[in-house]
Amino acid sequence: MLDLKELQNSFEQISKKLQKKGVDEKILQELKEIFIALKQKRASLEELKAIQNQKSKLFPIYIKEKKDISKLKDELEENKKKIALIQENVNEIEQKLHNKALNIPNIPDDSVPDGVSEDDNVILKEVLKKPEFDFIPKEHWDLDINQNLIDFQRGVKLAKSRFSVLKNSLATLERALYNYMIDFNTKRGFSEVSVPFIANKESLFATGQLPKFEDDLFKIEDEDLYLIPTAEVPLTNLFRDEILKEDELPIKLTSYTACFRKEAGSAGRDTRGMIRQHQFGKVELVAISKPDQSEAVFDEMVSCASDLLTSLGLAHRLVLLCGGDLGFGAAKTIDLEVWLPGQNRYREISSISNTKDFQARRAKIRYKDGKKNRLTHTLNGSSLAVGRCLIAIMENYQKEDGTFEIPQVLQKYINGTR
RNA sequence: CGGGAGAUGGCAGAGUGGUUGAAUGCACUGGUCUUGAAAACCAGCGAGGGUCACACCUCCGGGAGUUCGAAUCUCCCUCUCCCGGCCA
Repeated sequence: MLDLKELQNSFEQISKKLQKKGVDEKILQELKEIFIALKQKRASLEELKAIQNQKSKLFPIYIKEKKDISKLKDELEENKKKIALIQENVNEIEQKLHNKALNIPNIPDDSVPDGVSEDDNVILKEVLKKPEFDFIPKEHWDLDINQNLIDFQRGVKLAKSRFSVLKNSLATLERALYNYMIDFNTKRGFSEVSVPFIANKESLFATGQLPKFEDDLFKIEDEDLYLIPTAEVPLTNLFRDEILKEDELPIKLTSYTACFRKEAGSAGRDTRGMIRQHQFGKVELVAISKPDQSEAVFDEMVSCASDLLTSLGLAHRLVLLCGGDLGFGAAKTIDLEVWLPGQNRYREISSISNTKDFQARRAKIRYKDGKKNRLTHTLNGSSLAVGRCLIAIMENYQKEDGTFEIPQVLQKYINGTR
């Protein structure tokens, strides 16, 4: 969430930065005015409350001294009514302000390039050479020659479209990837955690999926619970409402979870194959850091994910997202795009974001900085989306006969299968 | 899912209407003492808002209510623990 005090004090700068994300200045102006009005209203409310508190304390004294309390009582009853009236007004304004503020995206970092769409993103670096083929490489669904690896039909039968079933060696490979990735991350100092795949609404508010993106989530009927769209939600919320010790930061975590997304608004996109599913496995990285650490931790996370791809022998590139393509909660994001020879293009396989104090403010994640409690920074990034990684391996390691190899590093994870 | 008990500061644990944001113990931080450490002693030590700084306001699981005044009384909700049922 936006720091409203900051908005009041440095309106020009913040407003200018948020233009990058396409936020209308009028909304910010309104927000600022409501905030100032609220502060004034609150001040007068508190004054009346102070009177009420002070004079209430006179009762026991009056009674002891056998003085008449009826006049005092009348006075305070009157004052009480005034308080109730203003209180109601204050609550109303607070609610209004809060609702509006929750819908304002994070302020982009200064390093974020201007731009409105993914076409304006900046390619930072390409890693590894794209593989060359002396035949026309196929897309992943055409590589399942005997139909014994991916079962799309039965995935639909079990749930609905955009669900699939993995079988045989591909199922094994998926499991191998989870293990390999987590081991890889652990060696880089990320501690492994296993968390619920269901989260309550407080958690989803804290990381910013709610209230704005409810339509993208699978909600559990009659409960305030949702299937998680990413492990970022449970991992970050681990520390919600907590005050951490300075010397335990940065906290770096990795976890495998299934992720569930409605993909509302993606109708017609990637309908074929496993690129865009309602459920997919992902190994996630999350870090909680002090503000002055987050830049370095961010770089660490980017190299962790990139090195992981490199270790799998997958050509990829690092893309710095422009303001218009930046997610709601992110101050800065680097996407990793893997080369898919069958599609003949790069596709996003990982996305690493620094949300700075945006989530921390919503989630009240603080640390004790000497005497003061300060907000932490939070960062998240896919180590890799496992489903897309499977596709990448299939397509990049394919042979002319439609079979494909398994990267060296995964051999020991597949128990000699194949 | 049925029956019972409970929810107070980092933890433990007092407090049942009145100057209580909260005793006490532990933990923690600073100091004295010590060659150093421990012990002992002294001091500090919840959170959010507000202010240049004070003042002041809010918070004793969450919400609503009674009252001049609520951690304490009433109602609703949630969660935890124990007993039973069911079940990975």
